[in-house]
Amino acid sequence: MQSVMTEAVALLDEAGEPALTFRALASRLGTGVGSIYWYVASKDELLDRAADHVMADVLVAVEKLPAAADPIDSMRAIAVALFAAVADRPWLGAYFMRDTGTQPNALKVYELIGQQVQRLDLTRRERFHAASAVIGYVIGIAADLGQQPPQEVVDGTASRDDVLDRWADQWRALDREEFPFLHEIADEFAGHDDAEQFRAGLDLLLAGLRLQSGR
Amino acid sequence: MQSVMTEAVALLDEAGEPALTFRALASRLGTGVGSIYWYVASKDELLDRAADHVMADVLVAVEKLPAAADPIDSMRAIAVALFAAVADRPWLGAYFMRDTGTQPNALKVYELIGQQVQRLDLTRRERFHAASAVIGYVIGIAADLGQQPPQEVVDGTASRDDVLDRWADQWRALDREEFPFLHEIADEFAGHDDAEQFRAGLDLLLAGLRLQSGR
DNA sequence: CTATCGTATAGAACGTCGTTCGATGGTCGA
DNA sequence: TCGACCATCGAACGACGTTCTATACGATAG
Repeated sequence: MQSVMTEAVALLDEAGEPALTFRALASRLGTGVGSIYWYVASKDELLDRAADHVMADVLVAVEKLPAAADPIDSMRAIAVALFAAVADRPWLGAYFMRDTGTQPNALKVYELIGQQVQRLDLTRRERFHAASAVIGYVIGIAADLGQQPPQEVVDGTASRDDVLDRWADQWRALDREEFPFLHEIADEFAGHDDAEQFRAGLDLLLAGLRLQSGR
Repeated sequence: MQSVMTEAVALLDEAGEPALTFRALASRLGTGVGSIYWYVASKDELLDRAADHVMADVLVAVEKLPAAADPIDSMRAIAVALFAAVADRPWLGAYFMRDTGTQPNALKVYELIGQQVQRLDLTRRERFHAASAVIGYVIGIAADLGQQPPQEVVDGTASRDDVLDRWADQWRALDREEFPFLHEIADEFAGHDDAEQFRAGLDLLLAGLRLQSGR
C-alpha cells in the first residue's frame, strides 16, 4: 500500500524515528499491527522504504536542476539540493547512510554525482574517490546536523539559537589557555547557519577537486 | 565503577550497539540490572560515557603525534588517526556524532584540529568553517563506514570482500546506458580500501583549504 | 552499643517495542 | 459450492529500558 509509506514518512517528519512504531503506524492507518507486516518484512525494511520513498522526490528535484556547463558547478548544485532535503528531514540523514548501495534512489543520486565526475579529466580511481568523497561529505554533514534535536527544541521550550548559545557559553567557560580555538569560534558558532557552513566545506572539497582535475 | 565502562566497551566491540543491553552488561559484571543505574542515569548516558571512555585513549594517541611544521600536515595526521580509531571500532562513529559539543574528549579533538586551523592565514569565519568541514568529513565518512556490517560478515559466513563483490555485481547488472558511472567504478569498488578512500577525499579537502589559505 | 545516614547492590515488576501466529474474511475461477 | 489465494486483524511472546522497593555494609554520632 502506498499510503503505508506516506504515513510512515509523516510520523518520521513529526517526531523522528522514535515516533515510528508499528502500533502508531497501524492506528494512523486505521488497521491492525499485523497488516503492516504484509507489506513490509521488518522495521528495517520499513525505514529503508520510507527513506527511499522521499528520496524519489529528492531525485526528481535534483534531476530537474539546470545542467551547468561546468561539471563541478553541477556537482555543487546536486550536493546543495541533497543537503537541503536532509536539512528539513533530519531523520533522512541517518537512513541515507544505511545501505546506500541497496536503496535504489540513493544509488541514482550516487550515479548522478558520478556522471559529473566522469566529465573531469581524472583516472578511474580518482573518479571513484572524488565521487565517494563528495557523497560522503554530504551525507556525513547532513547526518551530523540531523542529530535528533534536543527535546527542548521539539517542545518549543527553547529555540535552536538558545541551544547554540548555551553550547557557546559552555565553551567560553572553558580554560582559555587550553581551549583557545573554542573560545575564538564561540561567537561564530552561536549564530551560525548550517547551510552556509555546509556550503563552505563543500567549496573547499570542490576546490581541491578542481585543482586535481587541472580545472 | 571503572569496570562498568570497560565492560560496556567490550560488549560494543564484540557485536555493536545491539549487544549492549543492561541485562547483558549486568550478567557480564556479575551484578544486577539495577546496580548499573547507580552509576549511569540512562542508556544514552551509558553510550555517551562509553564513547568518551575510548575517546580518551584516542586523544592520547593523537596528542603524542609528532607536531608537523605545516599545520595542514598536522591536521591530516590527526584526521587519519581519528579515522583509524573509528575504523576498528565502528560503533564509535555513530556516537561520536551525538553531542560532539558535550562529550569532553570529543571536544578536545575539535580543539586540536582547530588549533592547527588557527595557524593558517584565514578569517575567523573561514577558520570556523574549515575546522567544521574537516571534523564533519572525518566523522561522516567514519560513521558511514561504521554502518553495522551485514550479519554474514559478523558470522564469518562471508568476508568483507565477498559483500563488496556482491554489491559490485549488482551494479554491473544495472542498465549500462542509465548507470555508466556505476559500471565504470564497479571494479574499483570491489577491492577498495576504506582507509585509502578516506585519505583521498581528505586530501582533496585539505588541498582546497591550502588553496584558500594561500599556502 | 546502637541508631542513623549515605553508599551500594539486587531483582521483581511495568510498560513499550518488534515480531510471530493462527483465525477470519473476502474474491474469484472451477 | 468449493477450495485457493489475497488481505486483515489482534492476542501473545520475548526482549528491552526503566522504576521501585528491599536489603546490606560502613562510618559516624549520640
